[in-house]
This record gives sequence, C-alpha cells and structure tokens, in this order.
Amino acid sequence: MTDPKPKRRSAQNPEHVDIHTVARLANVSIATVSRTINHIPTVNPKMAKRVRQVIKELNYFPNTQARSLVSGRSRLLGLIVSEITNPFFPELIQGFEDVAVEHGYEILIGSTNYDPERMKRCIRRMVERKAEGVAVMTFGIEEPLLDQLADRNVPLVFVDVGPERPGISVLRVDYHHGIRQGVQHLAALGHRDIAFITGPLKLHSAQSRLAAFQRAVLECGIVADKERIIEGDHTMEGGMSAAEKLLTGAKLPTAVMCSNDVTAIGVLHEAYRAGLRVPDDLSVIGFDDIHITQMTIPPLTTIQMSCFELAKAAVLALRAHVEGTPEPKREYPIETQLVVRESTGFPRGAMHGLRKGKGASSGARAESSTAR
Amino acid sequence: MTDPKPKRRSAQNPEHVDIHTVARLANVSIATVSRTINHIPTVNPKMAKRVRQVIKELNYFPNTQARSLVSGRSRLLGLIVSEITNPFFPELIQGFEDVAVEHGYEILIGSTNYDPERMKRCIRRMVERKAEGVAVMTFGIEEPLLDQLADRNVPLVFVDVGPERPGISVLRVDYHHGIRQGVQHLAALGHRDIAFITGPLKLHSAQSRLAAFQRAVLECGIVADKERIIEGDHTMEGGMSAAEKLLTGAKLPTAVMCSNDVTAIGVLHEAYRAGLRVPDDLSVIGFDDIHITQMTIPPLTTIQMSCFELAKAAVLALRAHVEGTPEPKREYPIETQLVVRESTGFPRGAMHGLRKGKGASSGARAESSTAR
DNA sequence: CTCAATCGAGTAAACCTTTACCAGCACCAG
DNA sequence: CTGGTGCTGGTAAAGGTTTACTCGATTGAG
Repeated sequence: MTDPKPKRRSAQNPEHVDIHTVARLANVSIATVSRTINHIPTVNPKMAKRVRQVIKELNYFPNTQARSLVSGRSRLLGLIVSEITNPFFPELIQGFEDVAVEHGYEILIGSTNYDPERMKRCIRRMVERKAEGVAVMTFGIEEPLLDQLADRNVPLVFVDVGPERPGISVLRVDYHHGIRQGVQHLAALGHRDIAFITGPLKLHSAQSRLAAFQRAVLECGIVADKERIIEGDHTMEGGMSAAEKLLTGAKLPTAVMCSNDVTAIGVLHEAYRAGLRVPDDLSVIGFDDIHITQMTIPPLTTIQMSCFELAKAAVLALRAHVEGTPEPKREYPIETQLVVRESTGFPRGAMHGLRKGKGASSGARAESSTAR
Repeated sequence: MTDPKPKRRSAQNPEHVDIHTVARLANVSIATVSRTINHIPTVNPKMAKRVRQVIKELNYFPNTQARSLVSGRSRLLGLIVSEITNPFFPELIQGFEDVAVEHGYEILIGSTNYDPERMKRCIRRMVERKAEGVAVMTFGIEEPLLDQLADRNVPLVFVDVGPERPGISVLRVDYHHGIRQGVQHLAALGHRDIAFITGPLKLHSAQSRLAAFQRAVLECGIVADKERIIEGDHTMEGGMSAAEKLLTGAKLPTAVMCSNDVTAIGVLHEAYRAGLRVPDDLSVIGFDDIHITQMTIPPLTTIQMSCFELAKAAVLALRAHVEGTPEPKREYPIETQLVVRESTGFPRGAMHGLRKGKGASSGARAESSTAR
C-alpha cells in the first residue's frame, strides 16, 4: 500500500526534535551532542559551537525523563509542607526553591493539609519521581509513612526531631532563645499574667515552643497557670477561638504569646471584635515573623525564625547526603530572635499617667528597642 | 578475579526493586505486572491478586520517568504564577492541585516573581518535563517566551487574554460585575469621591480592573478624577505608598477601591499609621477575597473572584485539549461578586447623628447586606 | 619517514517501562 | 478426534538519553 504506517515516528516530523535531530543537523554523533550539553571538556570547541548553534535554532531541550532514567539522577529535591495556604510555607518554599536551583536542583512540593491520606500521596510522588532527598517541614508528623523513603535510602531532613538513622539530618531550632526574649520583653514591661496559645500538640514544634515558653516564664519567676495554656491549631480561626476562651474567662491575662503568627492574627482579630485595644488592653506576640506581620493592626511583635535560614540549611543537609560529603552533619542549628513592633506595651492598669492615646505602647517601644 | 564488577546491577540487589523483581516473585512476566498496575481488564484476577500482593510486600512503585518516557504521557500539568508569596496564589495552587489530582494529574509549579529570567526557567522546566498543558496565571505577561510552549503544541490556558491559536483557551473573568457591585455599594452609602489603586499596568488583569472601575463609576454619574487613579503593584508596600500619596494630597477621597486585597491591606495599614479610622474616615474595598481578608481590622469588604472556580476552569480547559475532546471551548467565564464586610461605611461628614462609636459602619452594613 | 601514543568522536548498550504482536492453551463444535 | 476460535500471557521493540568502550586520526619522536 502507499501508506506503510511507519513504526518509528518519521525523523522528518517537525514536531519532534530530539538529540538525533540535533546530531544530524550539526553533522556529529548523538554522543557529541550529549557531551556538549553536559559540558564535557573533551569535545572540540568548534564542534561544540556548531552543536550549540543548532540547539538554539531548534529550540531543543533535552528530555528530562530520559536523562534521569539513564543517569539515575533526577536532580529533584522534595519538600513536604503542612499547608501551602498558611503564609509561612510559601515563604519557606520560595527560599527552598531559590537555594535548590542555585545548586542545580528542582523541587517537588507536597502539601499534606494534616491529612495522612495526602501525606501518603506526597510520599508516593517523591518515590515515584525519584526525588534525591526530601525535606519534611511538617514540623512533627513523622508517621511511619516516611519509612518508605528512609527504607529506600532517600536522604531526609526534619525539623526538631527525626529518627536516628544514617541519611537523616535534623534542623534543630533554638526556640528557647527567641521565646525567652519575648517573655523577658513582656516581663520587663510589667506583665505577670501571660497566656500562651499553642499549636496542635501532636506537632513536635508546637510542643517545643510551649516548653520554651514555660521555661522562660519560670525563669522570670512568673507562675505559669495551667489555665493560661490553650491549645490552638496554628490557624487564624484557632487563634480566634482560643482568644475567645481567654476573653470569656474570669480574668483576662495582660499578654498572650502565640505559637505562630497566624494564630496571633486570629487573636488580634478577636480582640478587635471584643472591643479590646492592642496593646493597651492586651499585648500580643506571635512567632515566625511572616511578611504580613508588618501590616497587621497594630504591627505584630513576633519572634523571627528565618525561613531562608531554614530553607538554606535544609538544602545544605540534603546536598551533603546526596553528593556524598564524607561526613554529613546530623544537626543544623537555627536561631530565633525577638522583633519588637507595636502589639506589645505596658499591662493595662499600669502607667495611668501615660495611657491616653498611644503613649503606653510607644513608650514601651522606646524603652526596649528592636532586638537585633 | 573474584570481583567481576557486574555491568548490570545485580538482580539480587535488595536496594533495587523493579518490575522484573515483581514479575519474578509473582511468577509472571513483566507484561502481566505492567498490565496489572494499569488495570488492564484482560489479566486473570488470580494472577492480578498475586501480583498486587507482591507489589505490596516489596513496596514497589513504578518508575515515573520510564513510564512517561515510553508512554509519551507525563500526566503533568504546569501552573505558572506570579509570586508564590502573594497569598492569592497559594490558594489558587491548592485549588489547581486538588482538581488536577482528582483527574489523575500532578502539577508542576513555577513562580516568576515578575522576572523574565525566572519566567524563562519556568517555561524551560515545563518543556523539559514534558508538561501536557500549562496554565499561565500571571494575569498578563504573555511574553514571546510562551511561544516556546505554543510552538510545541502544548495546550495553554491564560487569564483574560491570549493569542488566538488552536490549543489555547482563556479564562474570561467578568471583572465588571463585581466591581460595579462594589462601586454601587459605595455610591449607595453616599460616596462621591472614590479613588482607585491599580495593579502594575503591564498586567492585563490590572488594566481590566481599572477599566471596569471607570465604567462603573461613570454609570453612577460620578466623575472619575485622573488624580484619583494611582498605580500600585499588587503588593502591600505598593498599597501603602499609594495610600500615602492619597493621604498627603489636598483632599482625601472618602473611599478607595484596590486592584487586589493585599494592596487593600497596605491601605488599611497606612490609614492606621496616619490615625485614620476605617470605615469612619475612609472606606476601603479590595479584590480577590483571599482568606486573610476576613481577619483584617476591620474585616475587608472585597470583591470575590473564586480561586477554586478559576483553578477548576483551568484544569477543565487543559484537559479538554489534552484528552482531545472534539471541540474544546476557547473561553471560560468566571464570575466576580461583592462581599460586604466592615471596611465600608458612610462617607465622613455624613450622618453626624449616628457617628460616635460603630454606628456608621454597622448601620451601613445593615442596610446593604452581603451580596450573595 | 614511519611508528606509536594520545586525544577526540562515534557505536552501542543500558536505564525501566509500555504495548504491539505472537504463541499457546483450552474449550467447543463439527 | 480434530480443527478452529477466543483468551490470556509472554516476548521483544521502542522511547531519549548517558556513557563505557572502541576506533580512527593526528601529531610527535626516533
């Protein structure tokens, strides 16, 4: 017949540009094209130039799937976060991506939404796509699911905790430093009745933050009343309902620290709803120092944990394992730091003379200066 | 020698589980394993069960790279956004991902940060990883770069505008409806001097929103003073500096509409800095209805553009092209809708009797009720 | 001038899966 | 009992790239 139905796609097909097309047009073998692409120095500069020329003209991009299939390297780093919708994580993702591409990696994002089913899917994707390392930034859900990765010798990096295994590093966040600064800042202003709204306590990071708070409060000689510890869930809504409990209680604390910034935003909002002024009636401190924190009303005093540092350390740790550095470190320290803005001031009832207007809060700010 | 250095990875290597391992353990051929995995109905249920059993025991996951290499289908949908750090986009990403996985796709995220260089890299990744379709949600930067995708016949979907080509759809957002509702809401409250803070005018969406505003304002018989249009950049900082210009001008408008919510958040903040009360001294309306908008102080009246609708339509459009529906639609309509919260009220100077306290704003709210 | 050594380029195998095609088996009907 | 038909499962090719190995050419030295 006149239509032999070719098995192999016609080499003339303009849709389909592959390494063979390039080789043909440049009058070299595919090996030379491959070597040119990968910057192997043994290739003749003249040929390399010709090849590059053709590549440009054809707009040729090598097929990643084929490349990593044969080379065994996907150049992919996984990043598992709790909730992409929580403003902390996009900042983290941004940092992670920046650092990753800087080192020639791409990233694979997984968002678990605290749902084990989704977590499973994320891990599955990481395995299927052969991520070379995975950063688990869910801050504490190290379900046995993750063994699927560990068993395959995929390097992992956790925050706070992680099983003691080869190929696993942990980013050790020094919550205590920043949180102590926060508590001392409040204590210095005269606060003695400070509440704390935790994150979901199944998260290790949330527990660590609470522990750091309790220790810091003790150091200041303040009794940490059980009723002043309220479990939140790291969402704005959680912050609101926690604040509501505080507000309807017998006695209102003079200050609230929160396990993260979005919780604090919820508190700010609930205070607003209840007609309370911040910081005049209630001081509020957040945690994370996400970007929007500068724009809340009033701007939020918070404890900074640098996303960028976190991301950088995560990529560093992963790379150390992947590239096979002789001795990858098991732990990477991350600092935290108080940033004083305008949501903290003297406790209500104090400094009557200065109260009216913004006296109290600005006075407080002048006294304690940004901790940097 | 005793160490013949095998060319092929030893089949006994426990690290390495592939389809052959499964086939061997299940006493079937690799074809049967493959068919089982892909749910081809011709395989004997008994064998399938045995195969599945082995797969489970080995924790075997097929190699995505090899799969898509041979099948020619990556099952990957690209999503290019402006800025992952802008809270609008994570919500969009979430929706896009949800809909995509629902249809058996995974997603590839690219964030351009308004940087052509990064845009280039994003596109390169989409091509290299053989994304089957790409949603360009940068709302207006359709640089010639995108031709790299179009030329390869990768289906595309844009917002607002897009070249008239086969394989390209556009999500047509009806900005006018929501924005008119917003303007009418303000007009009904008695506002006659309304400013508008645009987005970066190189973005089509920003221009469309401005145009919709101007048209709506005209419909209400309000003269749209040139000086009342200020170019912002869709960031909080941009909102602040735009608001600053407004505040330092000769006469303060009684209301401001913003091209997106984060701009409005900047305005709210600048008003706070300047000691202006919202809505008593200034009414503010945003656009997008991002989540945090419920928590601002006061909660922001805004125009909702459903992320989820947008994401759903984008995936739908892409799928129509990829799966080869007979006649993929070229346009998909997206609605917008006013959501009244508490950042809008009577203009200052009006209703003197009701002013003190929250009278004005709550009165306004009662009168105009949420537009749903 | 010739032979050897070195450098650079090409050939082909390998990576892991899907799938077209083929073969074998069982069962049924003539 | 035999030929045919209909399944079902296996074999092998293909997909695009990297890379080990080989081969040819060029250049330098004897």
